[in-house]
Amino acid sequence: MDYLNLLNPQQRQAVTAPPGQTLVLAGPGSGKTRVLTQRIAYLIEAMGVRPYNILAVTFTNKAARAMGERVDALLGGARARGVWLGTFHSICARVLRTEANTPGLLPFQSNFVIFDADDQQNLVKRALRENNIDDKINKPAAIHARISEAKNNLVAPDDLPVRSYRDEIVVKTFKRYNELLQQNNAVDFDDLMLWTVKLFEQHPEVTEKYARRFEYVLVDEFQDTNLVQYSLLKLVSSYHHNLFVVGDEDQSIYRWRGADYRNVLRFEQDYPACQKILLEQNYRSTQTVLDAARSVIDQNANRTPKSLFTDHGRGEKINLHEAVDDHAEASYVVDTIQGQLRKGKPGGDFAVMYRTNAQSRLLEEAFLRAGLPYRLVGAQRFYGRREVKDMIAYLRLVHNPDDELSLQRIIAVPPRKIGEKSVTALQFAAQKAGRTMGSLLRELAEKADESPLWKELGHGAGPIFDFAVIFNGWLKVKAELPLPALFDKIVNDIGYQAYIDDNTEEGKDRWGNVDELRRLAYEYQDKGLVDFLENLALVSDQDTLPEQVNSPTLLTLHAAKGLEFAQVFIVGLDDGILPHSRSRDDPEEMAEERRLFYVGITRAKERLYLVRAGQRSTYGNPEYQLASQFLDDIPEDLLTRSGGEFPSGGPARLKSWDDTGDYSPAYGRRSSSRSPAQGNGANRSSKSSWGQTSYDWSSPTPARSTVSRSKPPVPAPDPEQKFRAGQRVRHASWGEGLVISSRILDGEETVDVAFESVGIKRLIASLAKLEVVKQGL
DNA sequence: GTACTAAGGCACCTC
DNA sequence: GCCTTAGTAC
Ligand SMILES: Nc1ncnc2c1ncn2[C@@H]1O[C@H](COP(=O)(O)OP(=O)(O)OP(=O)(O)O)[C@@H](O)[C@H]1O
Repeated sequence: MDYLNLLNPQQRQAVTAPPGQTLVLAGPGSGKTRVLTQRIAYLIEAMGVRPYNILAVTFTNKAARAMGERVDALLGGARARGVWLGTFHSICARVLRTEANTPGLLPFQSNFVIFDADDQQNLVKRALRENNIDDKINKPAAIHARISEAKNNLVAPDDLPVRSYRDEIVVKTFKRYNELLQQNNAVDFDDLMLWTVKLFEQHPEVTEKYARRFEYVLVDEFQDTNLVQYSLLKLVSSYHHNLFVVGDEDQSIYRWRGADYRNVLRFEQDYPACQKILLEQNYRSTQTVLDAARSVIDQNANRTPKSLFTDHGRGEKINLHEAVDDHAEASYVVDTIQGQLRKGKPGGDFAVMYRTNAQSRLLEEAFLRAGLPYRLVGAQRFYGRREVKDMIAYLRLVHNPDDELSLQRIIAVPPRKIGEKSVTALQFAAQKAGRTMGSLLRELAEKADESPLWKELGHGAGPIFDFAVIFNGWLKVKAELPLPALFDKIVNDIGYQAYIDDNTEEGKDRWGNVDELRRLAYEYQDKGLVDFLENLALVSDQDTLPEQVNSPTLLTLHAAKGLEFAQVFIVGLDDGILPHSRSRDDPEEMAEERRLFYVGITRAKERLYLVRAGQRSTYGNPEYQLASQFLDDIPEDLLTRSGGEFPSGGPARLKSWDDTGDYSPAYGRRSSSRSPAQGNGANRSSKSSWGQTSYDWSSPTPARSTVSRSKPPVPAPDPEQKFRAGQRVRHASWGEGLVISSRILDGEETVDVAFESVGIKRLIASLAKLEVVKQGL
């Protein structure tokens, strides 16, 4: 149990806590995630718990993967296999897939699809239109938010309070929306958890099956769980009652989607016997960063004050830079990073964080102009592309022919002489028959003009029949064909390449994206279509962050949760951006804005740069900006100021920028808005799993694209690493072996070695006592 | 039925 | 400055 030596006494107490309920409450960088990981290792090794009996919930799929690898590394070997490890969504999807096989338990079949955000919105729109409600006045997004909120709080449509006409609309739409989901054999994100909870509540025997199995349940980022998730945890631990949760109320940043940090209080109330453990040493940041963080968060009321110390020393002061406008802000960031790179800092050290995605544009442009590679967190970049969504719709339709939304999306793509009229006719026929369009198409394909549908469709019958035949063909082969082959068959049958690749730059990009999706499908050929589609639906932005790219990272503050970087820039520290203008009137939301800032600050290990702009353009016209009020809370002695001119001695609050009236931007506004690198996902990016778009350009020249895609950038060796691929090493008990790879995982060098005696093992360098025998290549 | 263009709406964070 | 939608010409 050497690995326990990697912990401080408080952490060790948590890791080795006796069965029962444990609540680890601690500030950022105190090793909560590390504790959770080691707890799993400890349970397996010291307590003899079978991996099969452990359930661990993480915030992202990526975190789950990392945790599994890490446990393997701690224990040496694939020992974590069998642990149920995943996000709430993926765990629930798995439960539902299994249980939907038992007839009568759930209102959908086991091959249900998960509707993504777009689909959900579409469905709301449809529900609105069916009820003759104007979707211009009643925004689908707003209605959907209400529906989602209700689902996250276990509130059924009929239990919603109806105080206004608008409430009535919500209830009506809510009901229809649910019906539509059912008709499509689909669920939305919230349903995954909601149906699991309902299933458990209504069928104690099912609950018992899982609750008996999960002897130990562990949860990371507990402060951002919502009510449904909390209920789920209680249910799933209702047999053994061993619940281990870690979190930090001050880092709760998802209130707006139902998360409730008061679950921490609830936990203490529901389990009065729980052991509460506080971790106080921060291993991430300098004292200066911690002091700034603390001065910001201390302004929030109703929180448990947590002390946090570090032995990293004071470190550098925080740079507070005031740029003249948003362009200058971006250049400041890029210039500063370039300066640090010249000093030999690796690109991967840097992160630039912002409140809203829209802020990334100018930053990207600045990086491109400087010829600096960067990686951008955001799945939309790839999965949101039309050609990718189209292909996914095809796959989804083949998987679940009742998925009407997907059918509608692709029935006329590429154009096949099926127009609006024909689609309406088909839809009408389906409605009349009480069946889905998909099932009608299958019948049409079999019976051709003998099907009653043929006549009903009139002129449109021919083209629809042609499509039905192709479609039916896929359904017939989908069981035998491996996923990539199915993918290719669809692409060929519909002539997709000819449709999207018109030999222009954009066309090639589009085709590149399809190709990329195909590559992902290839990775899933063993697991199959179901798993593939499920993962497509549940990939989070953070999951798309490629690990092996040594470039600065651009990401939202939300996406930064749980991560850490040596040097962090937080841009847009202006009033109305952070805190966001929409939070201004609500104290709870303002408190969350503050937490968001706090999360951002505490991602920094060594240096922190806070940046704002005196003027920025929202959409076209520039506006003067006031400094964020949060800046006022950081003591002056922690700061080094640069840039803008401040009223003498005063805090960073500028009333106006009258001296900048004649400012002319150094770069000028470019006439063509579309930089060559924008709007093309695959082409000049290197990707690995899950459309990890890295945008790792060494130059903005499009010609380099293909090169960089086929050859992922080689990670620069980290100075801390002792081992390199190719070295021969000796282990005390396993003898000699060859280093396959080495990387830093959770702050520890983790080495994969192929031993002659025992095969490939993953080891932690500081524990394994490896000796280098020969330097190798 | 399709393909192109203009205009208006719109940007907070996300599974 | 980007995307969706409506309108129009072929
Ligand atoms: N006992 C320890 N010794 C050395 N390093 C540690 C120790 N515990 C944690 N660390 C390191 O500190 C950093 C933060 O750890 P971790 O991510 O687990 O913290 P956390 O509490 O989950 O942070 P956050 O709440 O900000 O997400 C990591 O780099 C981790 O490797």
